[in-house]
Amino acid sequence: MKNVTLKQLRYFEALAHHGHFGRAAEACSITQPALSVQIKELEQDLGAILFERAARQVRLTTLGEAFLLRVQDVLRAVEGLGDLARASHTGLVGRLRLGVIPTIAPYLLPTIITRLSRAHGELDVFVRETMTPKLVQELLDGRLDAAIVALPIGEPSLVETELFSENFVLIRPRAEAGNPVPNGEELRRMRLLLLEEGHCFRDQTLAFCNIQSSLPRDGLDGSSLSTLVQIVDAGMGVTLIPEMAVSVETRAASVSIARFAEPQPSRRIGMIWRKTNPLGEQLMQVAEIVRQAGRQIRGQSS
Amino acid sequence: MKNVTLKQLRYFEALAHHGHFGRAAEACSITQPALSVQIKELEQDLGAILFERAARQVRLTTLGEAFLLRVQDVLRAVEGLGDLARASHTGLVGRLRLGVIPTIAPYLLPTIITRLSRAHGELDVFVRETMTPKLVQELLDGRLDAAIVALPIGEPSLVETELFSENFVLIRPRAEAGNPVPNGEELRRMRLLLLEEGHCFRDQTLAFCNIQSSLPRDGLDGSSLSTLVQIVDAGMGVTLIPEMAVSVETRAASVSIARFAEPQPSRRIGMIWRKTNPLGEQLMQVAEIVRQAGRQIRGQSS
DNA sequence: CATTTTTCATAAGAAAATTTTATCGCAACC
DNA sequence: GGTTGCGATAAAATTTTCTTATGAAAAATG
Repeated sequence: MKNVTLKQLRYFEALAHHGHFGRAAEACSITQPALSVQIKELEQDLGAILFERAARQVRLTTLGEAFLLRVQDVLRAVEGLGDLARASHTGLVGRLRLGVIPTIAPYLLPTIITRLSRAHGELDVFVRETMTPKLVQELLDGRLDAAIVALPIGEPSLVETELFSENFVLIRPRAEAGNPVPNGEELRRMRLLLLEEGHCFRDQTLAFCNIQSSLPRDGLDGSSLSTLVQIVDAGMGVTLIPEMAVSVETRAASVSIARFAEPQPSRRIGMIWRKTNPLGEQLMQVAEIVRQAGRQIRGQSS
Repeated sequence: MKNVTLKQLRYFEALAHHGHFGRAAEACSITQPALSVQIKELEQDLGAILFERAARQVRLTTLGEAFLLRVQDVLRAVEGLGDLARASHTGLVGRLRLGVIPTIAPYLLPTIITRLSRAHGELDVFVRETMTPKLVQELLDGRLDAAIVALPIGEPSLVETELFSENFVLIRPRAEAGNPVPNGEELRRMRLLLLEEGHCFRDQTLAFCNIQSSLPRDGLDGSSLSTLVQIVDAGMGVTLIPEMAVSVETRAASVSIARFAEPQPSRRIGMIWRKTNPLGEQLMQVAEIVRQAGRQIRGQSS
C-alpha cells in the first residue's frame, strides 16, 4: 500500500458515488480510460477488488463499501489540512511561546493575553518568565517563538523590534518625600536596593549610577520589584522601578514616587525572535498588539 | 489543497521526524533535492510555511506542528486501508447478505451462522428469508450477495453451486402409521396439505404427484411447514416435508414419519450468486461451510 | 582569517507516472 | 441481427517526479 495515491482515492470516491466510469471521470475532469486505469491500479495495489463490474452497472463490493467509509475519512482529513493552512493565513494559529523578563511580565502580561486572545482566539499563548540570557538561549534553541526583553540584545540571528521606552522612577520611604531628587551620582552614596544578579534591570540601574556591577555592594538584593518596594516601605533604603510597575507595586505601600530630572533613566523594551522564523510577519502582528498593550498601561498609570 | 500528495505528506513526516533534509531524504529512499522540491511544493500548495530553515537546523513552525499531528492521522488511516484489504485476502470481511428460502432457513440457519462466525469472526451476516423469485431479483439488483435455494434456477447471470440433496418424507397422523406408504399417484387422491402459492417446495411436491399447480385444490394451504405438521397432527390430512425439517417440526407433534419408496421425492439445494461478483472465491468458501452445516444436520436427524 | 565542510536550494536532463486519443469487445436493447 | 452504451486496453503525448550537478550561505576548522 506504498503506492496508493490521494488521486486514486478521490477517483475511487467519485466512482463509488456515480456508479459509472464515464460520469465519474467527467466529475473528476479526466477521461474514462484514465479513471479505469487508476481504479485498476488501486485494486492491484490493494490486492483486492473494490468494484463489481456488471453489464450496465458498477457496484461496490462488500470490501469496497468498507473502503469507502475509510476513504471518505481520509479525504476529509486531507481537506482539513487545507483548512488549517488557510486559517493560518488570516491570523495566528496554534501556539505562541512567548518569553518575558520578570521586570515586565507581571505588569504587561495580563493586558497582552487579554488582547491576544481577543484578536486571535485560536491562539494558545504559553508564557515563560525568566531573565534575558535564558530567554535568548531558549529562543535560539527553538523552545520559544519570541521574547519581550530590554533592547539591545545584539544577537545577530535575532530580529529586534522596539515596543516602547519606559522611564525609571525613584521609590523612597514616604518620610523622605520632600527631599530633593538625587541624580545618578548621588544615588551611589545612598542605600540603593537592587534586584539579584542576572536581572537586566539591575544592570540598567547600576549603569545609571555609573557603578561597575561587579563591585561588591552592601545592599540587600531583592528577588522582585515587589520585594524591593516592601523593603523601601520598611525604611531600609531606596530603589528604582520602571514606571510601568509603579501603579501595581506602590498600591499597597506607603512610599513616595519621584521622577528624575532629564535625562531620566530609562530603557527600551522590545520583542525579539529568530530571523529564520517564517512567521515573522505574524510575530510583527503580535508586537503591534504588545505595543498597544504598553500604551494602554502607561496611559493608566500617568 | 487539490494537489497535495500522499507522497508529500510522507516526506513531510520524515522531515519533521529527522529535522534534516539529507537524512529524511535517505529515509524516504530519494535524493535530497527531490525532498526539497516536494516540501516546497507542499508549502506552496498550502500557502504556508511548515518548516523553519535555520542554519544547521530544520524545525517545524507552529503551523507545522499542528500539521504533523493531522498528517500522521491521515497516513495512519491510509495504512489502515491496506490492512483492511489484506484482511480481506485471508478470509471474508465485512457483510454477507444471504438470502434463504423459508423451507430451508429455520433448519439450516442456526448452524450456518454458528459456523460462519466461527470461521470468519469479522463477518456480519445479514439474512433475508423469502421465496425464490424475490431472492433472485434481489440478487440481480445487488441487494443480496448470495442465496440458498432449490436448484436449478437457470438464470444465466448467476452461478449455481450444489450444496446437497434432501429427500421429502411423508407426515401422517399417528393413527395411519401402519398404512402402506403411498406413491405420488396415490397421494393425489389423499387430502394432501401444501404450502401457499409461491413456495418452491409446493411446486416440488406437486411435481412429485404429477399435479398441475394451477389446478384448483380443496386443501388448506399452510404458510409454513410447521403449520402443515400441526394440521396433520389434528388429523386433517397428510403432507410432505423435507427431511431436514423432520427433527424440528415433528418434535412436538404426534405424527408418523414415513419414507417413500425409491425413487424418493427430493430436491437439490444450492447456493447462487452473480457471475460478476468478484468475491466469487470467498462465496465458494461460504458454500463449503453451508455444505458442512448441511451434513451436520442430516447427520443428526438420521 | 581563510579554507573546508555542512546543508539546503536550484537547474537541467532523465525517468516514471499519468493522461488523452483511438480502438476493441461485450452485453443489452431495439 | 444491427446498433448502442460502457468499460478495458494500447499507443502516444504530456506532466510529474526524480537524479545528477552545481550554487550559495552559514558554520566549523586549522
